[in-house]
Amino acid sequence: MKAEPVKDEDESKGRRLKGVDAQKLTMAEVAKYVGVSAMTVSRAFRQDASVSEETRKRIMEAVDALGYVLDLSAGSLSSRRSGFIAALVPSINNSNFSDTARGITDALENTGLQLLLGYTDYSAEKEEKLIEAMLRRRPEGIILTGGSHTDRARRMLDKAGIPVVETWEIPEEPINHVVGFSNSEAMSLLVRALASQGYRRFGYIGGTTARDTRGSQRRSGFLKTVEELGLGPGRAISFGVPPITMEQGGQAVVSLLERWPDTEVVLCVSDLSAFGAIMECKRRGMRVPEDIAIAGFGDYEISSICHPSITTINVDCYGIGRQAAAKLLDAMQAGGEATGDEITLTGYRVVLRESTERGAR
Amino acid sequence: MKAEPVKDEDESKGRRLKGVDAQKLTMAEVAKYVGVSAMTVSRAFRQDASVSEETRKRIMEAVDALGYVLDLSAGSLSSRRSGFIAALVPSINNSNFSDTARGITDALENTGLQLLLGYTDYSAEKEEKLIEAMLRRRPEGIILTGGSHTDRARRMLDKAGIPVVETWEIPEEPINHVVGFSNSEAMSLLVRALASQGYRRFGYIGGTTARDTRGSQRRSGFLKTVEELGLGPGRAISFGVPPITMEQGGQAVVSLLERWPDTEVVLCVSDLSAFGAIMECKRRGMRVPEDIAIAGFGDYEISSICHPSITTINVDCYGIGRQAAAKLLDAMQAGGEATGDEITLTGYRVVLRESTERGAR
DNA sequence: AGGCAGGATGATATCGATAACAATCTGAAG
DNA sequence: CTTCAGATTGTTATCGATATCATCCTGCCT
Repeated sequence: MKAEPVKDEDESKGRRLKGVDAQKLTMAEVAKYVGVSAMTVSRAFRQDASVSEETRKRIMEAVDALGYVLDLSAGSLSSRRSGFIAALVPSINNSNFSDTARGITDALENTGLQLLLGYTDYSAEKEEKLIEAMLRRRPEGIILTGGSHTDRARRMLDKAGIPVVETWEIPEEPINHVVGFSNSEAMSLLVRALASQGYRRFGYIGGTTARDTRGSQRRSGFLKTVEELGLGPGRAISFGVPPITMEQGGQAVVSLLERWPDTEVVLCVSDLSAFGAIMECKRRGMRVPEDIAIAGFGDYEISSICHPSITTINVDCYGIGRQAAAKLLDAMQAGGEATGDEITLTGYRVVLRESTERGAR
Repeated sequence: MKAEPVKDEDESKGRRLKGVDAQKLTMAEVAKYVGVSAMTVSRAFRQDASVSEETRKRIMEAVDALGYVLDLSAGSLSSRRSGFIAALVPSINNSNFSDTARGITDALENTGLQLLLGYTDYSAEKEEKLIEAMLRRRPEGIILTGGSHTDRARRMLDKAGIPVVETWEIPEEPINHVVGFSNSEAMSLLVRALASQGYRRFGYIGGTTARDTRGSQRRSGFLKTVEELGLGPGRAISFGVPPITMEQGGQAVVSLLERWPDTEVVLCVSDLSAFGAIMECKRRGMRVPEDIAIAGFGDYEISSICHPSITTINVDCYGIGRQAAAKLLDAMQAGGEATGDEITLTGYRVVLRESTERGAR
């Protein structure tokens, strides 16, 4: 019986304990310390609840003194609100998507909601697994990238009964809400802008696999528009597995120019591959845009800084995140009522820069 | 009274319900459906537990048929294991840190652990808030970037009784475990490498505020080494608030060259600012490295692709994440016992590239 | 003086899983 | 035939907070 205090003293002098005696603190103990009930402590942690200012102050002092930290997992069980939002992006290493993630996080600030972030690596199977993993935490809403999901994923989402926001494109069969834009039309706009500058022989770099649906849409937008403008069949080549890296962009432009040496302008599935293509051209002594014009997609930071600066489509990545989160919050508040599944179109615009300047020719 | 069933029917034909009747499914109901106890269902979800293969199969079929999804928040309450790992990085838009985040995520795969990711925006105050928010979810371990934390943050971490891993630098007073390297020595190595190539007049771009401690350490490593080599006082300038962007890198190099026109080589706090500096120089008609040599830090993808390719320090960002997570897992398994607070040094190396080539001069 | 609204606080049941222990069953050993 | 180890399954209490309803008190109105 007397062993315990001795042990305590002993350990307190050494390394801090781990899970031995630390963090055992519960709300009830704080309550006892203050001389109120646990319920009152619970109320003190929320701003809306009715606790006298004086009591709240005493409680918070005790919380501070004892070092108590609220346990949300216990709370969410009884309140039936997990306080989680899930979001899945293809990759967090792609700054377009990390901008979106940041938009989501920022929109969630001060809502008390915690973001559960996952990355699918552009795979629908991985997405399915992640969706299940996320749903096990009972998120109150979920944000996805793109509109292609496995059947099981769709079923799980349906059954979960929480609002879903799909982003970054316009799915053919939206699950619920959508915040995005037509990648096909955006690419089309870029083709037309360059055609109106006098470009005629268009090349394209970017895959077509089901993995990157946005990439495929951009590609088909390119092909369709080149056709519509009567500029012959577009010269499109794929290279590697999406997402295409900078390096692959460089390799791809070489292949493309070998095959169609008279190509005037090359559009790329993203700024990253465009950057790689430009750098490779320069390395080989070609001038951009004098010898070959190159454009990207996404308006990454790199594109405005690069020399030559890169013509691209600016997408409001951050805004997509913010709006998706805002929409989710709306839907969550509305509960099951109304809030029809709307499609929010986000803007995009052509940004003409040095890499496709026509004058220099 | 009769309005309700009508409404129900009505809704079931339209949009799916949200939280009305969905997701009410509990383990007990699955159990009843199969004809076993809830405990058996619970066991069936874990591989180790003893459930006959036949029963498990029947249960899993029922789970599938009913669309049941495990509720981990309930489980973690009774098992006292949240299944969470928390990680805080300065920014997720910086590919160095997102690489680390990916390393952590990958290391966590198949452990059943879920990553809670937060970004501090290089602010210790924001970090403190995030730590509290994370601790409310009772993570089983936490990974931090850097070693400067507020007092309250340190106290909370201490009290939490969970393993902590600090990364990306070597703190003076480590909390617990460390996975990182000396930013000062790494920068020093780069200075010496360039000095041995014959460079004498060194410039530096990068801030010194407490916000970015790694940046400050690199700067002081630079200044110290230049001094040690007898190469006069280093020409260091700050620019903007860390983290320095590509654009600021460009502005900074202009200021630096205005002030010290005969500078031979400019070292930058990161590849991003180095890239901005190089592009700005080229835009102004300067040749890199012939007129001015420039080096970065971090070996971002951009640096090997860029023309000229950028001399830098390669850091194993991904490995830092993996190792930090591995260390955390070790410490978690060990519980409170042993597992001294070790420091794991991660490697770095100078990568000489075109941007500091000497021959061309 | 009585009554009552409304603020502050407390008591108790509960959220949905799991820990811990009990019970049952099977087959093999004695 | 009995016994017992080991495999399988069930029962009950519990994790730590919150929903809900009950209680108490104060002050104001009639």
